[in-house]
Amino acid sequence: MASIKDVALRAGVSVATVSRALSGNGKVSAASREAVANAAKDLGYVLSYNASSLASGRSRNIGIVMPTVSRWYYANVLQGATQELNERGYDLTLYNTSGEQRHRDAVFQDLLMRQRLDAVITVTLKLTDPELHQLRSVGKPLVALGGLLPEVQTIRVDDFNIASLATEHLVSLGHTDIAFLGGADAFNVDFKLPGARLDGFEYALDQADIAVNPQWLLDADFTTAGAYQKVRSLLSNPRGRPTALLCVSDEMAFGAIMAARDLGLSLPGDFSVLGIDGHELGELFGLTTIAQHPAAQGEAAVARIMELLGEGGAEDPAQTLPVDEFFPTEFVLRTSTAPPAAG
Amino acid sequence: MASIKDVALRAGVSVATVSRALSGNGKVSAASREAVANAAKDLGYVLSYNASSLASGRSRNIGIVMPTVSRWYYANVLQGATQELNERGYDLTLYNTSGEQRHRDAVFQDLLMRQRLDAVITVTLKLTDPELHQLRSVGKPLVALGGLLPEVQTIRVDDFNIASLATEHLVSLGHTDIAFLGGADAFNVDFKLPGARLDGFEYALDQADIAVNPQWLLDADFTTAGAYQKVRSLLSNPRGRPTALLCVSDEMAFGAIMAARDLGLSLPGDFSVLGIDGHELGELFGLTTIAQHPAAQGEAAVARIMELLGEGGAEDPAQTLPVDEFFPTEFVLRTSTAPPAAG
DNA sequence: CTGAAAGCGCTTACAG
DNA sequence: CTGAAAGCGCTTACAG
Repeated sequence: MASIKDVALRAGVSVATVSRALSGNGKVSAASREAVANAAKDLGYVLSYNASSLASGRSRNIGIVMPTVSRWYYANVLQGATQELNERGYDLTLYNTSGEQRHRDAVFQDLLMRQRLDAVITVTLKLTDPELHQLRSVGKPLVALGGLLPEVQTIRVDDFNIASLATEHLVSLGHTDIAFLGGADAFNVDFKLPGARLDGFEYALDQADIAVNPQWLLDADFTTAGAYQKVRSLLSNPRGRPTALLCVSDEMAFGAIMAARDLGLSLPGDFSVLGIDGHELGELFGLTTIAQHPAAQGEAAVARIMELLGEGGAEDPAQTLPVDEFFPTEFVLRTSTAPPAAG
Repeated sequence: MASIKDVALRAGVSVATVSRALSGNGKVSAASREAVANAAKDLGYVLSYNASSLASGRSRNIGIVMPTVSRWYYANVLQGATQELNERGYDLTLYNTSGEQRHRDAVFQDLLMRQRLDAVITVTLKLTDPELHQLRSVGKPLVALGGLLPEVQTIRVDDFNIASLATEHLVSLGHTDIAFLGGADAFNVDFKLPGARLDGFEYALDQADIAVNPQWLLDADFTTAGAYQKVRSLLSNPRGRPTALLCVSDEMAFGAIMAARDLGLSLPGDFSVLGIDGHELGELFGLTTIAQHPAAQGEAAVARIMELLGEGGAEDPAQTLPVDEFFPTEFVLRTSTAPPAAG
């Protein structure tokens, strides 16, 4: 492997000049610049990030920590973040806290701390005080996606508002018998987003003077199959069933739709279903939903990080940047919601 | 940040001893070891990976390159790989080649080459000769998942065999009118796995003396929605339709099932559908499939890498390891396949 | 604009 | 078992 010395030798300049020419920092004459570029090319030179990082303290490497990667939301956040980062010549290092606690501890105590990162993005993780403290102690920029962390830059959707908007939609269609399917924590996704969404649901019903039927407040494990079971039971109750259902995720809404169909209900005539997410399968199911664009959230988190690192061109990031930002969502009307059948 | 010097000072030993005590390399007296451990703990010391890597040449960081992360297969491979890696105290650096060619070039020419990685795993990527050459030139272990690369350690499923087995299943149920839904390259997933699967399909039909109907050889874009459209058209042909369909992915099989249902066909009486993948939604759809356990594949790739790095305890990795391994798959019989309705 | 030199924080022969 | 020292490959004041 050619080192910077080899390049310097070949270009007939010092290593300092090579470093400046290649990095773009500092003044270099056009002639030197070209000689260096040629020499580097001839030798197939690529700089050592380790050496560069050690010397400069910057590593062009961002860490992202999430409780799992295989679920829709996380996979899409990651897709957006990694594209945006690679685009900018940054590496993305992925940490997965799923599984045992020991695992999570290892991530926070060791991996994250080894000073190989310029900044970290946490997704949907509620950090413990020691964890937060630890992260802060390294003094690297930190952005929390999908949940508020004290004194941390946050990007999240407005769960309360989303849920109340969704509920208003159902109310405006004429529904009064409305059920809610929240999510039970399957893994350690720590934020109680279903909580904020439930609040929004109840608020909207209250505003409309509609009583909440506690029997119709369900939760499932965020999976389609889990939702299917719950909704099948809900709809099979001989003492009556709701005419509409708000699910806190599209994947659960799919299960709800399948359950309703399997019971012979016609949708949306007999039963309206509303999701939250903007999952691509929603179109096929005709699912009305509120899209939250997770890939764009991943990109936004990266953009925020770049500003914090001073790559955005902002003067004084700490002053000019909002600390807690609501990421815009989008109401998508399709065919799974309609006025309740007369009678 | 406490450095190794601080620890040495506090423990009353040299930095060399601290390094040896903490890394476990070389002999250290029990007393020194304990003094070091205490000092490190007191100071909250964590070593700098950059410095360590620079000095030792090993970075405890594995790169993984894939064409996208948000699709089922990739997200699950990643889930398995990252868990396994974090478990072993390794970092995982993720590279996404999706999007523009420029993007992909950047990954191979720059990011991957910066010597921050001990090894790399490529998923489903068919590398160009220059890319392969470049990767080889860094002399790091390389494992290809999901597709054979010349002279590279490979882990993949036996696509031909999977497809012929699946086809035999349909044949053994008595089907003779069997369609095939392959996958058109949506993004640059370079291996023509649908090719090998199509071959297996045709082989099995040939063995059973069943003619292939070229009209029933379809492909879609690997999405549920794409498959839905294709299958809807297929089944609406007034001149006759197949009684069974083999889809090269479960997600496409879901679309096929939804299309058949929407046309009023009863499943599996009127129409049998078979998938390949082992997607968790398969259970809800009652989908018969061949499961390929992508998370386990990700773990296997990591395990292979570890052997190549000599962490597995193997004597002579180069000699003892297979170069091309078929990852085991599993036939999962559910309710989407049955004998064709009489007449 | 340029170079010599110190320094980033480790690891590892080497000598004891 | 232990330490002094060289070296990993860069970056960056500093002086010119």
